[in-house]
Amino acid sequence: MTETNFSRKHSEGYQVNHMARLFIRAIQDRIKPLGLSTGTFPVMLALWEKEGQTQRELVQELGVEQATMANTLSRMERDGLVVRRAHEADARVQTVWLTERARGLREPAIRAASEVNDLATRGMSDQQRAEFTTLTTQVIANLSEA
Amino acid sequence: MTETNFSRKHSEGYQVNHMARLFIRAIQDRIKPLGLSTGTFPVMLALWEKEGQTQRELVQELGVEQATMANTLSRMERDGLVVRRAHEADARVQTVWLTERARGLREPAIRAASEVNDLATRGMSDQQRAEFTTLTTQVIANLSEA
DNA sequence: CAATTATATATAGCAAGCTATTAAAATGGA
DNA sequence: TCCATTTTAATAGCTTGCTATATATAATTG
Repeated sequence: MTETNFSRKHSEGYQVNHMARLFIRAIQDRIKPLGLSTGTFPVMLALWEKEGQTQRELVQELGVEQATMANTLSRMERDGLVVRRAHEADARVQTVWLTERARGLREPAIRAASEVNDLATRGMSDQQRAEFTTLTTQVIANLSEA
Repeated sequence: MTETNFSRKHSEGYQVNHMARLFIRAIQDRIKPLGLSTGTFPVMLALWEKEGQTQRELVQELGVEQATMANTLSRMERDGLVVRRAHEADARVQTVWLTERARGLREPAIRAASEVNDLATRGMSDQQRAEFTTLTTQVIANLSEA
């Protein structure tokens, strides 16, 4: 009887949700002084990797909905992190570029994120940490295909 | 150099956030027909366990902020899932009770959540599934004390 | 017992996620 | 070529999370 035994504490969905909220709080604390947030950080990572991507490319890469990305980019533009430039060949498309200031945030932001990752996995062996990533990757794959 | 090697795909924080969004989508799909949502579900679980809890007790049990709980309870009251009754001894306190309809949702809601948990852990051995819970619990503990 | 402090809840306002809809531009077929 | 379809992005409106602040009631203390 999975149903009658069900408990919050042993439900993967509940645990993951709780864990994600704790991650968000910890990262937020550390990147807020840089003018970044948990919504903008993944976009920054994608753009530090490759600037000039289109909104559609960012959506596919980060796995959020198109409307979420549009809103996030608007806030980022408002806050001076990115600029949107018209695509030269397709008037529907906007390409996204970092501002000079945003380019400079890479090192401290990544340092902050690494710090949180280390804190989160404190007390784990390298093997356990690798196992956590492996299992997480599998859950993502399982839920993505459904 | 953790910093220069940093990649989204191998950052625990990023992975966990992504995984949590996928869980939310999967559970939402299945409990929406019941009139439930991912914000209300944990509250329902707590109340199915024990009715008449105060807002403060629910806050402590579920680990969300007080303001978040207040808003969630307001929506639940609006949607006919709970009623708030004055505490008999302390006029500051409201106790929270399920409606008849809400009591009847327990079985189908838990079935839906179990289904998502099974889907998420598909392809894992019992041992791996237990390991996932263990590691997740440790991350929650690590981030909670900080 | 009055005044301060502590506790419980509510409200304001923002971020970041979602679905659904709209608008504009590009593409493709008759 | 022109009309219908597809693609890209923006907007509206909702939930769920947060911080900061306000308000009301209890509790404590001088």
